[in-house]
Amino acid sequence: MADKPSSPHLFADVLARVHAICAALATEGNWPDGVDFSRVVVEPPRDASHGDMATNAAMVLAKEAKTKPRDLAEKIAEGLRADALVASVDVAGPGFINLTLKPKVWADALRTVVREGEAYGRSAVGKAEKVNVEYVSANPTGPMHVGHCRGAVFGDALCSLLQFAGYDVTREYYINDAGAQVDVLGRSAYLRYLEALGEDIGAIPEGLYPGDYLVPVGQVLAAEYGDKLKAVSENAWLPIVRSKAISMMMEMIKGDLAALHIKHDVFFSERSLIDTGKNKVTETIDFLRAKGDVYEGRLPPPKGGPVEDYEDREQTLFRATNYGDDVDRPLMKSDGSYTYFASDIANHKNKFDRGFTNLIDVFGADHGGYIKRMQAAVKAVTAGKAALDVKIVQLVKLLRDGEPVKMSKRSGEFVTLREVVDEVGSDAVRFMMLFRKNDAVLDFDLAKVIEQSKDNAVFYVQYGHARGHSIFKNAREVVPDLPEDASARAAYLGTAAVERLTDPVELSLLKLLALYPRMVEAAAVAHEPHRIAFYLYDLASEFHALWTRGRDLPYLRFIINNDAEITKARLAMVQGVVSVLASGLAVLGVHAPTEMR
RNA sequence: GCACCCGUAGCUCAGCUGGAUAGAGCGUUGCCCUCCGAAGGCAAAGGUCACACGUUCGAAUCGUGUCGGGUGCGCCA
Repeated sequence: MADKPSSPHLFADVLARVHAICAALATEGNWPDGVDFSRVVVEPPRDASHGDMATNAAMVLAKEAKTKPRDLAEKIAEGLRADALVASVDVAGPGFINLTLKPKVWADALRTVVREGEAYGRSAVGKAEKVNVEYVSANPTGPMHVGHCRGAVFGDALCSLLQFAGYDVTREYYINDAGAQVDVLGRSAYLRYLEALGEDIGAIPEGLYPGDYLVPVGQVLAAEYGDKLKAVSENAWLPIVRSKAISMMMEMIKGDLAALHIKHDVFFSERSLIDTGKNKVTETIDFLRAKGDVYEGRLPPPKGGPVEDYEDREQTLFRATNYGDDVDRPLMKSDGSYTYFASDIANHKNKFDRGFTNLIDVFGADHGGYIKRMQAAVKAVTAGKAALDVKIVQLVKLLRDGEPVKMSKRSGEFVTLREVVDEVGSDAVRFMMLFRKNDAVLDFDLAKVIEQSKDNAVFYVQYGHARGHSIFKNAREVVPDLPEDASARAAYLGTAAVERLTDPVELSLLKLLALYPRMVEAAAVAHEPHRIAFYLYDLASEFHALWTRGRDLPYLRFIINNDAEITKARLAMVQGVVSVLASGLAVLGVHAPTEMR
């Protein structure tokens, strides 16, 4: 067996070694064919006193090997003892195999981090598979407000995470530019057009959008068309005004997103499904009808409270119940136009037709009831060949010093995304949105997120990165030829005598660095970018702790005046921390500052 | 009424797809800054993982049921 890790991903490497030993035992012991190794894991033990890594291999495989877990564990342990990376092995509890690795493993792991730099942690689990992530998809009827921003940040970070894990990712925005709401937008903009022509429009009527952001739309229309739109009927002006309003709203939304450094690859128009050439929605419904998944029928009245103007009528329904949904879902409105659901099916079919078999939608919490029907539709429309994962982002409670920030949508005084970003910055917004599981509600305190203290996770992690750079700066007194340039510095530190890092606190930091690639893979596979945020917080925390130890224990300081060798070794460790922090922050889309003053 | 999400320390939340004695921050309590690395540090207390069964070597994690909170429930998007 090789004595150098075959993979920069230490946990994956050890897992492969465990697999190899088990495979050999399988042959030797005549295990049944096709034994499933997928449940075998190698993970850090909860309690560090158990060693560096633990595997459940014996417990998981014992049944198929027709052996007692402890006996099998002993056999596997025997194989592992011969491994060049392993210092000692013991079998514990019901059949855990605990591994303690040789110190040089951690030194090698650090060298790997330093050598690979920003590429460290990059994974190939994605196998370059195409993934389509649809997120934001806010209606183009006004500026984005805070409610949108969690989904936007989540979707964007998820995309970066998937890319980092080796997927071929497309970031997609589905523009809802075909429904009744954009007609309302058009009428609202028309009033502003009249206003721009000098008419007194008075108060904006109930039911139209009152926001000032439509004033420029009116002005542009007035400049382009003069009073030509005044004389014609609504049928004539609406498409013109609506289309101008939508495109200007989309520009505004793109600007809002840019403030959070979010950029989509594809803006897909709902209207384009209906307008251009063959109607894709009709096509999709025909496709489903041919399969027997569409029929004319009646639905029972909805249960949750009375629905006004309910009328029992026959309608065109998608047989969603065939695919796991609770009821069949309507595809046509009573006025003969398609429901939102109908065009969204066409939207998803279109993604499949473009070659995507991994689909992810990011929705707000109020769309939870939509998941089953969309998954049913995807199943039907792709013959089960595509998987749709729907991620729900929960509400954000906006606070200031613990007090709720009042929002009144009615008066048009809702808090915009732009206001929040302007106040606390994109980094704080992004990190805090990701420092919570997506399906848990989130308190976002405008005052706390800009505090410079340990209570503030954003600051704490960024400060870790800055502190690393400040160490480099101070280190030049002992190591004068330490390069400024990041890659030159990494190359320089790549030769450091990192075996000299033997203190338990230092080793635990190295172990945390070795964990990063495993973190990335797990987070990517689970579609959970928040894990990266929590990992970074842990890493920064360990790093700060080590720094603080140097106060009481001077021999643990990073910079040792009369010992350039240990200083270099510790700088290599700092380099590893800085590099992983930068890498993780990049995945989250958060800036990694080299100084904070 | 039905479906989905949530329920973990006083508070806010993690818990790495089933692993060993359940963790962190805040708050509380105690100790520590004349100076050398305090935009703090060390330590302690704090838990029936909502509850009850079940699945198995092993459950906060999976299943069923109950309780509590949130969201949604033709022709809005």
